[in-house]
Amino acid sequence: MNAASRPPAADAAREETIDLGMLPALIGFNLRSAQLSVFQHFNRTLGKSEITPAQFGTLILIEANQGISQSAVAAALRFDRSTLVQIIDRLEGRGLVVRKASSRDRRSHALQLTPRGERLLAELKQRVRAHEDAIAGALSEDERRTLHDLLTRVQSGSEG
Amino acid sequence: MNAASRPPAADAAREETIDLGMLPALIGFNLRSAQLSVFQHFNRTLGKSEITPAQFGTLILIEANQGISQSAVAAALRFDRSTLVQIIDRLEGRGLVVRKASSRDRRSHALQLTPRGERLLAELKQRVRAHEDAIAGALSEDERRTLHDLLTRVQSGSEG
DNA sequence: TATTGTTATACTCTATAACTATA
DNA sequence: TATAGTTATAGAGTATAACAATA
Repeated sequence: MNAASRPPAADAAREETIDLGMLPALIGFNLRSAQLSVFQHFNRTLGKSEITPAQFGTLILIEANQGISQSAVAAALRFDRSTLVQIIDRLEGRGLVVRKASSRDRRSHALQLTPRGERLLAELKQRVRAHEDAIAGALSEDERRTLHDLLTRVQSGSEG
Repeated sequence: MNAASRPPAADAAREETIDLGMLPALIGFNLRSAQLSVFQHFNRTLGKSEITPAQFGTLILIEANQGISQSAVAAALRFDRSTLVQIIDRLEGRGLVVRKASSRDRRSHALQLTPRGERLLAELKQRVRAHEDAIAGALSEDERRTLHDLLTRVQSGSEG
């Protein structure tokens, strides 16, 4: 027996090929892997704009629902209300969003984009589309729909 | 015009139906939603065992690769080495894992499950399978494979 | 009584940088 | 010089609990 056919290692400290066991079969593991990759790509693509996915989602919701309340954004994005306070604090601090008085409920704030927020969001949407095309570039339109459908159904299964 | 056909609200503070804009079309958004649901379901199913997904993955890797090093686990799960230190600290503190001396590299630790760790992992695997069946229950075998394939390809697209 | 936004606080997850002991 | 593990530390993200104002 020569060096090229040495016996299995006594331990796996130097193994190049690691056995992942049941992990690759788990949806949770694959979701985490994919999300990690996608999130990192998002940061590479939009990092210069100093925007996080949560902030981007918030801007999108405010644009599509002028005067929406913080609680409504929180519910839609599945954040706690207290988390939204901080997200809005940052966006308002950067002059992208304003808290206006609500016309019908004096407890709540009506959120609006500033002109600057609108301009930035227009740019961000383009970059996000480029990011999206990059990560889904290898998928056909049909496959994208399938992925969307399967993810939605996994979600339903997690709630029931 | 009666109350049932009132005009659009001046702001969206009370709208029940929120417009999510481009978000539902984004893979990143759907990944985050699905992962959030799946992670919460994991916690409901395995919370009693006081185990996190990261800890579970670590146990699986140690079982499948006796004597694996911390760096190898970190690389496989895409954690920093310093993060693995803390994960192993907790698992060792609970008597589930031991750091043994490596037989061939005195810098590294050969990780092993304790008998107690092996017993717990056997239970955990069953609970994780139940969790997996619950969240993927609505998916056929074919669809599970498709989801796995699509997530893998999204990942590839995020790296290139 | 319930809800909106807020504050204070804390916990988890994760990484960076610098260190040590080995290689 | 480079790598394995460790430590100290810090940042991001998130939640819980309690509060004032308002519904």
